[in-house]
Amino acid sequence: MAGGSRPTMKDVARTARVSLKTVSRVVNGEPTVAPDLAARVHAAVESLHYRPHLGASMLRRNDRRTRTIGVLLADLAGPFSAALHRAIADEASLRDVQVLAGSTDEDPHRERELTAAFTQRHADGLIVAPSGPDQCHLRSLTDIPVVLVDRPSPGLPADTILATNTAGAHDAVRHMLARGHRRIAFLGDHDGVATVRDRYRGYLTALTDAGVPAVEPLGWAEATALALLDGPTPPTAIFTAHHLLTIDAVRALRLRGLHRRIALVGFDDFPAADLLDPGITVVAQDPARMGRTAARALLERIDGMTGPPREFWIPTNLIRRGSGEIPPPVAG
Amino acid sequence: MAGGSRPTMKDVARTARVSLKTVSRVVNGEPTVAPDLAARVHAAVESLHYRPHLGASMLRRNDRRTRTIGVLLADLAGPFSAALHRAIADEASLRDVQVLAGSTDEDPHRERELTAAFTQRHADGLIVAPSGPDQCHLRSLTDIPVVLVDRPSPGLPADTILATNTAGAHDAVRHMLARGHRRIAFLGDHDGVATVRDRYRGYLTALTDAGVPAVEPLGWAEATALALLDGPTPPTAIFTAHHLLTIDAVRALRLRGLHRRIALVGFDDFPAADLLDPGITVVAQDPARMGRTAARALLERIDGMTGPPREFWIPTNLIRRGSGEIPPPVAG
DNA sequence: ATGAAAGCGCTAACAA
DNA sequence: TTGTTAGCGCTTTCAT
Repeated sequence: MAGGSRPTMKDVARTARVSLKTVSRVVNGEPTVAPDLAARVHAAVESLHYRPHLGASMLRRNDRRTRTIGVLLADLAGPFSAALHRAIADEASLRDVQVLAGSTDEDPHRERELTAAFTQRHADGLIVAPSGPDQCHLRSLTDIPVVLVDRPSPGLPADTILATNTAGAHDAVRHMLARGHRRIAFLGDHDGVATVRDRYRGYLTALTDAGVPAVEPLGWAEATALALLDGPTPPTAIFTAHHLLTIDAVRALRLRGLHRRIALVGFDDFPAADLLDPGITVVAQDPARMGRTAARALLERIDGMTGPPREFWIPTNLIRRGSGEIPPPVAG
Repeated sequence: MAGGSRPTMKDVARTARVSLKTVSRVVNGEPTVAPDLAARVHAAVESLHYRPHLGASMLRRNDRRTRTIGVLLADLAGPFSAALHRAIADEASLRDVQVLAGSTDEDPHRERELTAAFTQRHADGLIVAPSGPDQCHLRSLTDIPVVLVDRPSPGLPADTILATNTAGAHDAVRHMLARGHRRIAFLGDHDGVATVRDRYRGYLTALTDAGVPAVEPLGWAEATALALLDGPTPPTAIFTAHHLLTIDAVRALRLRGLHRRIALVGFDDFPAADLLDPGITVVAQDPARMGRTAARALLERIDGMTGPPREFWIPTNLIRRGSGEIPPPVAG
């Protein structure tokens, strides 16, 4: 717990009886060092447990890299953000880049604070799932590249990694239309975040393409799902816009004993979705791939790649587990 | 994407027409600056978008703090590690400390690599869920404090945050004994990680206290749970040592149509455990509290607290949801 | 092939 | 109250 201060290159140089610069050369793998000197340096490094000081080195170095990036996600404890974060950290670590991460809780103020904290630590770049519509504080970050993930920020000229939200929702709804459903409800705040708006678009166009009317979309809570079921003309199928709503819908359906009667497809996979009875059919995203893609894009930009902002679309995948395959009641 | 280099204190000083040291004083909130000068400095800071360089400052400062800590967990994408990580990051962020994190995947070699990466970046301290029995590379870290979380590392003199694994398992088994069960199986590798061994201890002592024989403990896979159910004298109740095994057990019970006949209590809560039918009774840990405790302990040590290693025991909580309350078959 | 000197952005110690 | 100088650990540049 206590413990001495770390040895510096100077200490190594004294121990190895060479100049400080020679130690620097050896540590950085420059080839122009005589083998015997290099051996002495290595021995001194070992015996003193010397570790180079990345901060001091970056301060003087021409490229100015901390080999550290910042990641801002909605909730690091949630399954989606956690999978994203892990993939980013793994991909970065392969290139000896480490990750600072924080949860924004969809709070733009928190996003600013974390951006400032990471910037002060000279992160080489940022991966952000934007909260709210206004990312002007990111626009003022002109010295490091930013990559957006999960959500776009219109007007911000940054590489963006997105799931195919609209197409995924379209698939889900078409899946239920193909089973004969005509009263399909959308559960989600279609005025909210961009991802949900995109999913609502997919829902609407699927219905429009089939010439079927939309059931008036509804809000967030379990009570709302219940209200939907208890209404005058309940739907025969439900599409939920994200996994929390899916779970709410499952609860509501159970409560009314309708979980085997009304079809349900949810956006986002969630743990144990296959353990429920019936298994929950979902439009799964691929957060691991999104994270890898984001990390690669950012590292490319950090390495100096120029050119216009890129868009990476990560496909979603409809996983049939039972709940989405429930047919509508026979005509009546 | 492109973009100029960041302004330095020198630039601010020139713009505000004061000395560099005056800027330093204002930026660091030292009170001994005349209001008019301070105002000029603030204006210059704003107009240049100046942000202090924490790395350069730490290099010169006496306390030598990067206000950054490192966190090594098994799997940042898993629910337990993710909750732990989020709690640590939140607690640290309150004190303006940020978190570097990585997944070890239980691989001691990976643990070493990450330790080296964080050390080179001069993390002020480390929070580690140790992989494997040998943490000698942590012992050689004499210059920064280390806190262990989730798992102990005997012989390493570090603060340790642990769930009450033994007591929690004891509770779970006693819960089923009280319902009349006598053939209670333990599912888990009792030779494996320390946490599982502790849970096995709790299982055994609960049985011993009740004068009941243990069912021979079994290994990891779903196949094993099935083998248990298909054996000559299947148990009337199962205790699983962690959430992956719990899910395996649920699958196996479903497959044999026994999920309403055989009692099940699992260690670790997991998402949607309450949505299953029956709901799964679990011994829940409190990873958020473990994370907060770990962060606080580490920050105290970083702030210079001395004294012998501390142990923090975070209580577990038996959550009754149905599966654990299934009675044994009436005597026969 | 090796080393000496300067300086990255900042703060400590001291001076004015 | 303000400014000057030195130097944190390292890499650069330039000399040898």
